[in-house]
Amino acid sequence: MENKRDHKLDNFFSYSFSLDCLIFGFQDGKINLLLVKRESEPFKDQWAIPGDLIYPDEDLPNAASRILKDLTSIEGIDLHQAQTFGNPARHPQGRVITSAYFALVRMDDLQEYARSWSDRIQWMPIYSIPRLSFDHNEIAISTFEVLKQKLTIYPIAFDLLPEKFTINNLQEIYEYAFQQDWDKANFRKKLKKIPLIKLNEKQKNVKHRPASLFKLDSEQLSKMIKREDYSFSLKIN
Amino acid sequence: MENKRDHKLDNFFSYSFSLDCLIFGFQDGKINLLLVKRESEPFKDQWAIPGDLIYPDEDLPNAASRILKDLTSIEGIDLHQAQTFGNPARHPQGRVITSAYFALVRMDDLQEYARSWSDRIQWMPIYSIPRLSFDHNEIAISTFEVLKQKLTIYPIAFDLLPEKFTINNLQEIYEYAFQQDWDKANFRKKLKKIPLIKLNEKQKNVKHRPASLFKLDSEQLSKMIKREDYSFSLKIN
DNA sequence: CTTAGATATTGTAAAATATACAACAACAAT
DNA sequence: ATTGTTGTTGTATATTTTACAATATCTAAG
Repeated sequence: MENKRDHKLDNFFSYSFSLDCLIFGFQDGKINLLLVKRESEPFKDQWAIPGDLIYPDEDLPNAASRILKDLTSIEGIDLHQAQTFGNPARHPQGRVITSAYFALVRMDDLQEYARSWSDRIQWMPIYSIPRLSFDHNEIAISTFEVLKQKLTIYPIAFDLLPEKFTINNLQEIYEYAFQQDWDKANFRKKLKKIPLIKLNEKQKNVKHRPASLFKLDSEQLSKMIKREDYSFSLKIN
Repeated sequence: MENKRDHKLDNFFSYSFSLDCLIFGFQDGKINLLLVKRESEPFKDQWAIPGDLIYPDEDLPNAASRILKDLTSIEGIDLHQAQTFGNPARHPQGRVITSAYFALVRMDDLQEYARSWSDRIQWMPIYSIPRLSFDHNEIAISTFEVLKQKLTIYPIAFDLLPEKFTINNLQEIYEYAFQQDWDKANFRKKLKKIPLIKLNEKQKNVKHRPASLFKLDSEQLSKMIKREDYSFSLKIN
């Protein structure tokens, strides 16, 4: 097998490895994907998923963190590997294999940032993504599927929410992700296994009964995960 | 970002992309992984997961199929992408990023093949994998986790079984995968949603009541999947 | 031929979960 | 105070899961 090697490595783009970082945020009932406008060819001035080539001494998770940090200044959050794409035709200038990672961020933390770059970056609801550069539409769809899968198994939806949130905020994430409604009273019961702390604080500026704010009891959650006596599974349907 | 490029591509091993193909088979109540003895350095004569460099004009699924076929002559079965590994130190001779794919095969179909190559290949139960070359232990563990995950959602366990099987065969796959026992009577009920055809045939050469043989109604299953009125979820615990 | 040993298969009651929806609570606006 | 709106709790019912009894069907031993 090994004698079949016939790779052309004479120029940079003949064979390269990149990483795309899909940054998801939640606002106004919608899950959004952060897109950047490309500054160079190919696909100059078109929307794309932020990414970069992997550095020679860099592990994949490091590259993902770096790309996230360079773009948003966010550090120290979980990054999840999704699929890897290697179609020989996916990059017009040569063979670029790319791994998709995704991060779930709190959009509130990025308001100021978003304004300052408003002409080069854009949040787009995941169900309204425009045509993107390269095969980035395929990557977006595939990665969102991975995200949805993880949402049913792990309590990662909290990463999209501010520290203090209402039960309904959480429900909106699931309803938007799965394009499906749940009964409010019953959705609440699905959360019984997740350690939530009910705060002595309420939602403000709403013109109806304000909802209680909760926060995730992360310590308790880690303990439960460590003990393996935890299993969240959100049954869809 | 793009001006930070400083990749050394002067020799083949400075930056390369490979694919490892994890072939799982089921026999005697155990899920096995197919290992090959390396024929060249590094790790010459040590066990490894079969893999190869990706060809320049080859998509990832193609490379996975090729590796599977070269090794086993098996064609036309599903291949599943698992995780991609890119630690800069994972290959002693240079930077090799690798994607793991896995396939579920019928070991019966490979008996003859396995004998003819018996000194260079080996089936090892997934819970008894010896020390492997490179970071292949990590890859094996990670990929088996992906497999387990898929086992809870998709009816892929059938790919490991001969066309005709008993309910107990199926149960053994799950029990070995999750290292956990199920009540036989109840396990049977979990399968209600899967379209199985009960054959007029029974298990032979057993010294007790022989079990009925079943086969998967693949046509019906595809229809159900197409209609999206299908959801298999095997609750662990 | 009969019986013991083993596992297969079906059935069923009890327990646990999920669902539908009623009832009430707490706020803003009028 | 009243209405509108959504939050929250409670509860009866339906559904699913679990535990386990009962019976079936084979081999092997006597």
